[in-house]
Amino acid sequence: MKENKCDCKPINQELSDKARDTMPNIDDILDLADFFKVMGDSTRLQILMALIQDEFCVSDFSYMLNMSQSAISHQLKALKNAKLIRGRREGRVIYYSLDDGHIKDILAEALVHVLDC
Amino acid sequence: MKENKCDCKPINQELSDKARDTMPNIDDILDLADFFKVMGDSTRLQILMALIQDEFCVSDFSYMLNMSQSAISHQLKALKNAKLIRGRREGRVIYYSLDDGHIKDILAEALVHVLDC
DNA sequence: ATTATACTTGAACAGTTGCTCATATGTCAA
DNA sequence: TTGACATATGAGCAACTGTTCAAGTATAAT
Repeated sequence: MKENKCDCKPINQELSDKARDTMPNIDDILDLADFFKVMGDSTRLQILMALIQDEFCVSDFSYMLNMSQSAISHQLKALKNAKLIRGRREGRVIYYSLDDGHIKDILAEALVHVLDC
Repeated sequence: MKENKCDCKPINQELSDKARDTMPNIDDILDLADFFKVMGDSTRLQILMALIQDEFCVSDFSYMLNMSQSAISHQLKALKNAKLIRGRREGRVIYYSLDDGHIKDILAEALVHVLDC
């Protein structure tokens, strides 16, 4: 019993079929959506922007963004889960840095897109 | 009365200050976050992926993604508000297309980032 | 005018998100 | 060991998101 949520006929079925088949597969699209979801928060973006310049620890971000240590820690965890940053312990302090060079490029290109609107 | 949510001392105050000052201004970061937020949904991503290839109307997407006309319409509105797509009426049908060449590049680069993880 | 088609819209509702608060863990220093 | 510091974690909650449902508008054909 295949469910059919589509309640209408396509105008151009042939092109629609072709587009569906040529599209990246759904798992990759879901991964991509997750990636953008992580970037879609101003706190996390600010953290990433800072990390383009240097490595920082939780207290630094807390000071820099004037937010609670806990809030920062939660967001760093999200970024870490998404494999966008990594942590390096040095005594009591954990220094975070970008995990990937791509991110810098994507941020730069997206910023250009947003700025010249 | 300036509120202070930061409950700790920064490890490297000088670098933190510098990073905060060098960062893109908060309004641009908020815009950027909104941009990524729009991209952070698989339905909208699928729509954009299809639009890389051709222009399509609501019924086409409804058929292509097996979703209700209403759900598609709501998402197209979100993409339109974000200025990522535009609509062109032709009789009863409204054909949607990408509003900007940047998006193609950003999608492509992000897809590469996600795929080679 | 009436009906059908293509699409839009607003309310409602479950699921998710990002913060706070309190508490826990890990490391160093005395 | 005890206390201080840096960070992590889980529960709770208000705010937000994406879908459905039940209307609505706009255009075309009869």
